[in-house]
Amino acid sequence: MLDIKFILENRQIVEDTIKNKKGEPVDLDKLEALYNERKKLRQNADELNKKRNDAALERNVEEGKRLRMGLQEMEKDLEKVETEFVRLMIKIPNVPSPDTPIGKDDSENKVIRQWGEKPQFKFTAKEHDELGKGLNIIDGEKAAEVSGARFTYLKGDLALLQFALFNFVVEILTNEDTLKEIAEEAGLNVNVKAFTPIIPPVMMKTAVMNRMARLDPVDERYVFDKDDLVLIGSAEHTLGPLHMDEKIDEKDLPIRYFAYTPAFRREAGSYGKDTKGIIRQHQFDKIEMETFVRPEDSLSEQDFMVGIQEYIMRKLKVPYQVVIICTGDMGLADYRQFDIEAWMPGQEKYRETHTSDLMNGYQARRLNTRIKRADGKMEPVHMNDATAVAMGRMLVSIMENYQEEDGSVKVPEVLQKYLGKDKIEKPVKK
RNA sequence: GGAGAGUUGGCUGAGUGGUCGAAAGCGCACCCCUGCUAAGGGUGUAAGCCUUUACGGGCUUCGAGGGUUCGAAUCCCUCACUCUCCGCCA
Repeated sequence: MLDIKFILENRQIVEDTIKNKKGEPVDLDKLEALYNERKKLRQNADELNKKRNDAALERNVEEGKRLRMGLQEMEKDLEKVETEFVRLMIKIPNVPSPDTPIGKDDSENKVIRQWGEKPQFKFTAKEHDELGKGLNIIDGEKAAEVSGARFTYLKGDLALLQFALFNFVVEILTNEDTLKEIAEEAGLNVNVKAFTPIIPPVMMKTAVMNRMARLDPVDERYVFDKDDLVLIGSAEHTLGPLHMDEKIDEKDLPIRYFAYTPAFRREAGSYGKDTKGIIRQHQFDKIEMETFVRPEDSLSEQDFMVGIQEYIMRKLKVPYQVVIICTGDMGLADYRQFDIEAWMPGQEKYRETHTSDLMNGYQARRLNTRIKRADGKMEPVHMNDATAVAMGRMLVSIMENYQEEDGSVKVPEVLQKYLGKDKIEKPVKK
């Protein structure tokens, strides 16, 4: 949610934002009218309350009785106006950063840099699902019988490869020397405080998901009506509210977390898209970063997180490109969004493996997570969230880039020590 | 799932119908005293909204919501959460 005062003072910017982000139209005149009406009703209610309090002090029974009736009416009106006001407020998207390209959909995202050499194979590169089937490390058929479409069993060495990725990434995020190296490489002068590892809940109250501005579209979420709970689509969803209704001392920032959880996605509306293998699953594991920073640090914080993502890709030697997401393709809550897309030789395409969302104070305003400045002033904290490693897609990119002609897959050098081998091969039958 | 006890300011914790946004202590801030340190004394110290150039004033908030009452932290109802014991369980 934006600040109402900002909205009223910057109506053109807000109108443009709604249009550019393809948001649902919001009648700003109506919003302003509701805001003023709410203010007026509150003032009237305050006055009545004052009179009632006086009457109570004087033990004026008759007067008090009369005033109570009037107040009840007024509070009903106030609630109606308040509800409608908030309903409109939460529809208004975050204003994008000046460097965000204006565009209608993902075709207008802009590649800002590329890294790595695409591997040249002397054979036709296979897609990961074919490699996985051949090596008997991905089983989608049994998973379909047990759980349905878009579920898989990852088996044997592929499961080990995931554990290796986990260890590799955790070591980066918890090591300040590595983080310092990353900041320096990216030319950033940021505090390199390490990330705190978290294992968060994967179910949460729908109301809190709503405060995170992540409930909609609700069709994308798995909802448990009986318990009023929803499954997270990302660890961000329960990391973000970790400080809701709190005041954070300025000197405690930045606060950096990462969490390892499954992410649950219904993939409503994506029928027929990426049906092969593990590119688009109802459930996949992910290490997610979430940070809380001062407003003046939030842009460089996002650059830092992208720097971490790129460092991971470079260490894994997977060719990638960094893309800045245009207005029409970015999230409602985003101020600025970058994706990292890995080169997938089997598909001959770059595919998204990482994303990085800078929300500024948009989420914090509804979560009521504030910074207490040294001078006592309060303001919403700025929040950044970014993928450290999305296991499924990272496994795909490794399999496709490291494949051999015989269908085996080499293990990236940095992961070999965790896996205890340098190649994933089909077991030889004895 | 059963039985019971709780939820009050940054923290601990008192408060069972009015004079309570709330004692006391801790913490924090400023001042005084002390050569430094330690100890001591004084003053101040919740948030949100509205109003005011400012000083100030008003309203709301004692887990959340509803109710009783002229008046609710205090009484009643519903819900959430925490703790203890029992049961079950990884």
